[in-house]
Amino acid sequence: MELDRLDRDIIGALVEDARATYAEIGQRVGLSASAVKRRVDRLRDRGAITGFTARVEPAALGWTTEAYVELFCAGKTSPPEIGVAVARHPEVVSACTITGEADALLHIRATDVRHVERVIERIAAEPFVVRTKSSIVLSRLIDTPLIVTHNESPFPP
Amino acid sequence: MELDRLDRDIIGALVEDARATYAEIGQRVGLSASAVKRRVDRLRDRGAITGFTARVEPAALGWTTEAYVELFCAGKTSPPEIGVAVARHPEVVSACTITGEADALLHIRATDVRHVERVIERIAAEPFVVRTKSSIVLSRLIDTPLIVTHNESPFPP
DNA sequence: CCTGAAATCAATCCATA
DNA sequence: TATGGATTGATTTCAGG
Repeated sequence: MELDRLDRDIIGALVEDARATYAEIGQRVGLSASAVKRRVDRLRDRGAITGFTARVEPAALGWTTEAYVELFCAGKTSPPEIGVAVARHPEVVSACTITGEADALLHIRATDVRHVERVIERIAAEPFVVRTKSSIVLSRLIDTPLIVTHNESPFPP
Repeated sequence: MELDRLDRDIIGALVEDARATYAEIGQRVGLSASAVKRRVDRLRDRGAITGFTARVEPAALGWTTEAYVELFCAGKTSPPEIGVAVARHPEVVSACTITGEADALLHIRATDVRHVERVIERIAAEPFVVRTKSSIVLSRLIDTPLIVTHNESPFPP
């Protein structure tokens, strides 16, 4: 997948404001509106852009508490097995397998600490889970969606 | 901040597709386009919706490697101090202070494992950092932006 | 909250480099 | 292969009820 400078600029504009008009984006990157639309369509077809979403303040929806949970799993539990299991818990907003002692790291959002506790209990009850180690988030310092361009990027400006 | 059922349905529609037209959203939630726009404007004014962004495949931009880094800090390091320090490293896409042994948990995105190593070295060189403990992500299982409504939500359907 | 009208935008086609 | 401009239908935006 090859993205040139214009593609990355367009992505940057859409990351900042996904509801910007094609004309606005075009003015910013130096392209006509139709050329921008063509490139956006192509970026979606190629999977570079997977969709457009609203950035929501979780607290506004009642999700005031978040936690990270390390999962220690039984002998040979496969990543997909962990994935399908944790996906059944809607409070799990992010999950991945990792190197180190733990097998997986989950990020969960809940309404309060009691809710966090219930979610951890439910997850710990999964047959392949040996034990869990949780950390509740005290304060969020940074929450950036993604860096599109910067100095160490593989596609420098 | 009070959000009624309509507000939450509108947010849900925008989280799924931030470029949906007001008419489409209105058809889905049972409102006219202009009524939807008025509510969206109000949701933005009140800070429930903080913006609209493109969902981007990090690998398409060259960010093929991610890692979680636990930070163990010196005696009385304040959360803001950690925040401003890690914010200087653009590879840190998320950071928070947490309960448990570690003081903070960072999520970093990098171009490759070598790049991860350099970032960790830079962060470990921050004066207040005593030691770090890193886990490289092997495979991502789940990456949901946020759950808008579900059974355990504080605003049940 | 809805309707309706004017301004703006999206989507497409075609000519061009 | 990619762009810019023009056209048409849809959408946004704001007035008034």
